[in-house]
Amino acid sequence: MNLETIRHSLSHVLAAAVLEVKPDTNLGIGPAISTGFYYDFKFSGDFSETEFKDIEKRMRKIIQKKLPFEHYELPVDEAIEYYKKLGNEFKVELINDLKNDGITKVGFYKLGEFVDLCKGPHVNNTSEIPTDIFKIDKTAGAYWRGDEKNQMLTRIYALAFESKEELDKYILRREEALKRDHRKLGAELDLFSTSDEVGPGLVSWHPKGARIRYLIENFWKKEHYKNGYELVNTPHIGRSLLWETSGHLGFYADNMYSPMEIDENNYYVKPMNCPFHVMIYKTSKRSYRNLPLRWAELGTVYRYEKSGVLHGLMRVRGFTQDDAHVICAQEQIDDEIAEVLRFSLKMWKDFGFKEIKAYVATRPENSPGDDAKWNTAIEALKKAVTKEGIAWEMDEGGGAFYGPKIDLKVKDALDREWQMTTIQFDFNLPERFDMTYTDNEGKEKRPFMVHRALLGSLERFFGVLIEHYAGAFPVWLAPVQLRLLSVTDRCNEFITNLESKLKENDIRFESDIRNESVGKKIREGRLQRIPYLVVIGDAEVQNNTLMVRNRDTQEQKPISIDDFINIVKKEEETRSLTLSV
RNA sequence: GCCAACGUAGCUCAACUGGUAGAGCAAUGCAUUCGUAAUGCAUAGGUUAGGGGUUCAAGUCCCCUCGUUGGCUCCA
Repeated sequence: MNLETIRHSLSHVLAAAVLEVKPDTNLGIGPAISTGFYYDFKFSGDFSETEFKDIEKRMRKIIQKKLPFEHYELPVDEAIEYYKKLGNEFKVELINDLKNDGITKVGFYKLGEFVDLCKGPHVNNTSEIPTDIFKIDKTAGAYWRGDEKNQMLTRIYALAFESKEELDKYILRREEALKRDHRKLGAELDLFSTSDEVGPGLVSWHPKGARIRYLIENFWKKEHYKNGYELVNTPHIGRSLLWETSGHLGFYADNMYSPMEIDENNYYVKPMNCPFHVMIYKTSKRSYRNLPLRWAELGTVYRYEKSGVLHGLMRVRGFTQDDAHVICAQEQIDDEIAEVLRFSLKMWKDFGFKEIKAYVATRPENSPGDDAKWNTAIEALKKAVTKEGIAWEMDEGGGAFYGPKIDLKVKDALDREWQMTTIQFDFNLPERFDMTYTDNEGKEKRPFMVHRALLGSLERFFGVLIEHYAGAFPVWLAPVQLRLLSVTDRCNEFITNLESKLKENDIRFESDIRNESVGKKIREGRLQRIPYLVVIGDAEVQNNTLMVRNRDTQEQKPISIDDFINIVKKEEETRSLTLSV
């Protein structure tokens, strides 16, 4: 039996069970989803999750009655009358929409006493549904028809899979994923924090987190210089004039922090870096000989995000974009887009990510600009994803009003997809700021501008990175590459000497010479996911060797100091993911 | 922003239907000098997120605010 059909049928069973308990509930819709199904309800009173057990029990009883799903049709007007009598405005609205589309008859399914508007399909009989493959999961508020102007219904989510084993497996996997949640690991590994006092969505990077960020930024900067970019730096605030010209005060004001008044001028904290880069462009008269220009900046921006959307490091109010703008002539856009995409994918690979999906977003409705420009740009984007041969799909109408884009998305530990890289054309700013260059015939032309954030933001990237590695960072990114563990005080002098040698070699280490057992030191070193734990006791001092324990293989073996340093250096250079000791 | 749940020591959690907050880990001190996931003893740590209310009495009940979480909407 088709799983989606079972899930959808279960949503009817859920609704039937809910109506048993709360007969004056109005029904919204109840589709199957990738992990089960949900149903939206408009309760007349309160609904509490403590009722889950009772409802689940009733669902099983309904299934055990071996009821058939009986299908029948009604003319639309009769159907509307039926729901008007029931006082269900939602179904009336749905049927009215169908009517307006020219549909004359609508389908119903009857399950025992329970009747629901539905096009199906369903199982023939509830006896086809095992009673142990589903579990009511959680409630959530959901706007009717997904529109925040509409009223909010109560959505009941449930899990449902082919078998009980599959269900249990999913629940287990979700619990496991929670263990590598970046918020949990961020606290355990002392990487970052937020606090009430500082404010929601504002992240403080602790020494170990900041060390990783430093490593990321250094790598990022070097790679940018290597790949034809120049780095720029711009201020955190700008006068209102800038944001009026850019248009942000018109179409983005809701997302900007309130201005501060300085010398009778309003200054805004920047929500984007673009206008500043444009201003740099405009400091000179530009020629086609200068193009393309590729300017990158780790630019910290602040955006007022709605309180309900904040989420760990993934969605914050202050963040650093790894931003860049490519300004080029039309004949250069194919090459430039292809190159930006290639560079992006290379960087993701360098950081150890393989599963990345691209979405090519095209022109939304009511966007200004001429068709030819849009189409040229969209073609360039499509060519680029095809050339790189990565998984991608179209996101029709999903572009910004000012230009089409490619987004690259990566999944987190809980299978949620996060938009990271964005490569977008901007037809708006070049117009607004009247950006020009002189072509080879001496004519003034408008350049193309491509905005690109490669990792997205350092905060979100860090969140995904933590979950990707479950906190066990590869040697080149580990804030602490090795920890020296003493067995007795007699080894302290040896350790002090060793420390100088490690320092000389720029190796990131810590020493644990506390008066604690070796077992305890190992335990703590493991919990901190340090790649190498180096135990030093009398034997090591005597032989002038190290006993090195590998985090990933959990093996340990003796090795000379110089050999070990060389291995760490090599792993760092090659950014290798498997430790070679 | 909306719907819902939650907020007790740095962390993880306890405190029966209202009766004056307790444990483990962490921290600090002392003893111990130890070989691969927790050595022992002791000390300190809290205006129970903040504010207001009900009550003889509030961590517990009610209201407001703040924050967190799960969703919804949004996310150039």
